[in-house]
Amino acid sequence: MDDVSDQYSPADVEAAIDDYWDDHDAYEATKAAHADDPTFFFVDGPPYTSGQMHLGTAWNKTLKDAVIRQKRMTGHQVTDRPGYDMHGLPIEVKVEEELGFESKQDIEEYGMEAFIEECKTFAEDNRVAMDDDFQSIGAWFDWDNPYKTISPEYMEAAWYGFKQVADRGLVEQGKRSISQCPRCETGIANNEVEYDQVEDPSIYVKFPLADREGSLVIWTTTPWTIPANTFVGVGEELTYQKVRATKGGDEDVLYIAAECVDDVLGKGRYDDYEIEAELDGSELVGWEYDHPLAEEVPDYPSFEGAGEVYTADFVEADRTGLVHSAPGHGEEDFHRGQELGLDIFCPVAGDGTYTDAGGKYAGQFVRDANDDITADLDANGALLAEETYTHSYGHCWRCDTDIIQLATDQWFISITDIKDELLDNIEEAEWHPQWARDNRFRDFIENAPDWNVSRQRYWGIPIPIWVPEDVDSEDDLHEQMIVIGTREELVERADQDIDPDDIDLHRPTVDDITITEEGTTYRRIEDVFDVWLDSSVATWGTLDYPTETEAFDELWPADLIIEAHDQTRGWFWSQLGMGTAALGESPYNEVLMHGFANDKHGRKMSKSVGNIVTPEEAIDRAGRDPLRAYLLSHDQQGVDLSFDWDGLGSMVGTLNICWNVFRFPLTYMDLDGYDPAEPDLSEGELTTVDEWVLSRLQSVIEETSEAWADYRIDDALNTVLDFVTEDVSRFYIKATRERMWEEGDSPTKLGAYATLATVTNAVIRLLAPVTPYMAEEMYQTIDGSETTVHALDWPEVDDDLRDPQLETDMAVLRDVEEAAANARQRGGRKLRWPVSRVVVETDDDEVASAVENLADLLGERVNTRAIDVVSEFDELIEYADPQMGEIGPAFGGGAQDVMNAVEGATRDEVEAGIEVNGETVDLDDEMVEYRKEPPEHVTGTDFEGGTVYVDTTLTDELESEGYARDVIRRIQEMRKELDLDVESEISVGLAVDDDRVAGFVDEHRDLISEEVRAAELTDAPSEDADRLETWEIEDTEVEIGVSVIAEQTA
RNA sequence: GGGCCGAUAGCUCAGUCAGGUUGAGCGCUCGGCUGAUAACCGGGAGGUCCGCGGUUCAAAUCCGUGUCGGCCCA
Repeated sequence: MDDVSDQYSPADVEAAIDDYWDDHDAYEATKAAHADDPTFFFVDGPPYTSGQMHLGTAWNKTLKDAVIRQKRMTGHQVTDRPGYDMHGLPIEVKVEEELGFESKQDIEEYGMEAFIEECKTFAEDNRVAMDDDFQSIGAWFDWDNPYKTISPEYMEAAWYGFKQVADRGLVEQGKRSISQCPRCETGIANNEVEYDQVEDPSIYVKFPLADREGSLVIWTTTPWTIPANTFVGVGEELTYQKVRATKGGDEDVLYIAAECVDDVLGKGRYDDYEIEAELDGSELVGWEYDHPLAEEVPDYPSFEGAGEVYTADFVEADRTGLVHSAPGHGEEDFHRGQELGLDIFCPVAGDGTYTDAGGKYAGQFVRDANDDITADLDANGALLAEETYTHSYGHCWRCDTDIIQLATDQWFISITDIKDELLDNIEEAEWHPQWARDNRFRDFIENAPDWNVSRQRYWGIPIPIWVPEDVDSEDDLHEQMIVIGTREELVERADQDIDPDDIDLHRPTVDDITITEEGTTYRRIEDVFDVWLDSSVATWGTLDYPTETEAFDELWPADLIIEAHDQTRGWFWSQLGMGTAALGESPYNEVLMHGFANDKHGRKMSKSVGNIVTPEEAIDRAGRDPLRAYLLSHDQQGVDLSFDWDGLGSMVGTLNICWNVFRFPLTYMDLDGYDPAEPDLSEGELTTVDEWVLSRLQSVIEETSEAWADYRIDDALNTVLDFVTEDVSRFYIKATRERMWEEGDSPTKLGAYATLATVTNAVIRLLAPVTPYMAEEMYQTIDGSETTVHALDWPEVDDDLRDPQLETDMAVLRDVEEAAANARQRGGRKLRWPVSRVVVETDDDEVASAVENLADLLGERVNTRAIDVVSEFDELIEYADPQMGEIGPAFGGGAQDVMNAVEGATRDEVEAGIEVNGETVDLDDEMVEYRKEPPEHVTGTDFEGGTVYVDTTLTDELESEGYARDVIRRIQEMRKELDLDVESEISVGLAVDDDRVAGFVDEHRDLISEEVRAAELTDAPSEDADRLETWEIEDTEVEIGVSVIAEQTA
């Protein structure tokens, strides 16, 4: 047996086990051990390779790792290929920063191919670093073979999926209003937009009516969108007022929502006004107005239907109650414009500058044009008021540039066409927690817009769409397109000679490939996929499908995915969308959604607040197993974690108890040559506590297994930890330790060995998924017949060992014991001193029989000579409590004296007649109430089933043993200070500074000598003793000298 | 602005689904044990169950509303 460290040192255990795992290929051995088990297809959500592991990703990978380990132990062959998400704008932006680029122009000049190579290097370098990070927390995945979204097989998986979507007619091209980053010059997804408070202009503008007097008043924070104004929206249900307002000598007729009139006129500094008419919103519909920048922007929307009032359901009685609408920009405006059949006018290019259609403003950056436009509106007499407004406004998640809304040509997956199918498919997957699916996820899907999958960028999977070189119409490209699904198909249809095994599907290689069919030459569109599309195909990308088909046919769809709640709108969604659109099914059957790691106050960790805790620091300060156990001991289902150093420290303490429980019996077993690997419970004699702890173990195995099956991992872990600390350490070992040092082949010792070994073997397995290092160290120490603890089977409940009645009885015993300890403490009698009796008063038969069944054990534990169980403790004394409400009126001026006489008297005394000032007074029953108290030297404490009374009355015999035990304890302490071996003999000199106490001690000379292994015990401590100390025992000074006779007798 | 989640002891969290005397660990404090010993164990103090309103014989729990924190969306 290896030496076992006295002290649980996570760092040492983990370093040793890391080496052990390496040297013995433990990971491979684990997989081999479960190679023939039923499959379990887990899919790793790929982290993005732009940074390092943080506490949240550490939690995520730890949770996945624990689930995988546990699944394996319950007999599954688990797919554990880790993934990395390696394309996309974030990496492009970081590389641009490194290279000092400011725009797409710089990339083009640098060369697309070289730029993409830089992106690839960046992603790959980060991936390698993240590999190390994840392995540092003990995550066992197939690190030699991760799936990377930039590999040809994976990119093909995306093409394949997209092709299925296209075949179902769900790929469309068209103008949509999207969020555009003018610096990156690409559309970005809504979830790539971050919001922040910014100060923008806030202007009120008068749109002069064409066929009647007055103006419509609108409000906007984006003056730059006014050139594209196409219509004005009003609320159908709102009421509008025509007001004639005066300012100085001027007069304006304005149309404003009734609720807004005062406010708007205040902003415009009008002196006075009159309401001339009141109209419903619907009455304004069809009114025409003149574009306020008609001169500056000659190409302004003047087509059929433009420049009119329409109803729009997004209009509220806010600001003016009339909304300036530009379908070429805003998303709501765009949708309403489509409904109304209006043309889309957008005079802004992808880089945020006005095109020629912008007239006077052509070439100017839109946000820079705000001032000019406001000034021109003013000059045109259209500006009613101007101020600023601070509100949340979106900016690019990567480069922080303020986004702009533009209607541009994009490619879409028409999610809205398959909404019903999506909603049905939600039901196919079971979620933990379920509310996340039925509330959050369902809400999101019900509102999901079409998925814009095109990005006008470089580092991504090129969209496999080829369109005719000379297209006639931009509008129906999706009807003329060719979509390529595999490399093989590309080779077959391409005009060029391509080696399918060799081709890099990235830009710019694929850009040069053309397809000519039926006389038409097709060229690839230049866009790449939104990076969310990459990970959306992970369930088959993990399996290298369609390059390889066998694994897909056997495994798909995924049995389980595990991510944090931000992925509801991310990966949980993108996969369902893609799976449904491409293959008609949910690509996963079960979802475990965990939370975020916040700081101890529940606030998000951030650099600027300075509250970031790194996994490295946590591992440094506590250890990997403690960190893992800490993270997994909290709710894993949808709830955030408030990381707290003290909590992590407590976990170290708890694991230390596990360590001590494990190591405690090993010394004795070793001395006796007992092999804890194969405990045989029939070999020795089992006592009640053995049977009890074995029964408890079965309950714990059952509860833990059920919790794992529900992914209530915190419950599973805490059940085991509670069992070890409360049942095994606190109770079982305390009750059993003496049996450890019985001599020879004592049957009860063997029974204790077998019991502890059985418990330990099971607990090691139950802890292995969460604290793999510690569990491995324990397993290799006591057994080691398998290469790794993870090759073992998960423990199963042994019904023969269950005894529910005993578990119930023992629970009662523990309550009674606790109450007795409390009574002892209050009675001032420490446990080392025996008491004469303990009385348990209860009217509950269950409690009475439990105490009677376990009386011997209880007697030992509370150190009493006797235990009585009674339904009523008849020694209680009733003390009088005078009721002044009755006594006062009856005795008047003498009441005070009566009270003093009655107070504290016993019932017997009161009933015998109380004397006050020499006279016996008559007391009615109502004048005195009684409270029951135990007699002197007896202390009672309530517990759930009754009351426990401890009689601390001393007798010479009890006192004698008490002193003897105290002396033994002091000598043992001195042995420890001398660092003596258990076997070493000593000589003891003992001088007690009190004759009575000396007599007590003397009565137990034999006991003392035996307990402390003293060869001789004299009354005179020698000045030459190896250790000489004076102790105070219950106010008596005792001088003790200890000398070593022989270091070792053996 | 909207959806979802959370708020319980100084701290971290159970308990909320299914209403019935709020619990644990840590910390604090007092103590015990002593062949697990730089280990282990017990007692005590400590609560506006986030605020307000409602339903009910009874609300931490159900309903409404507000505040704060988190995620997502606009």
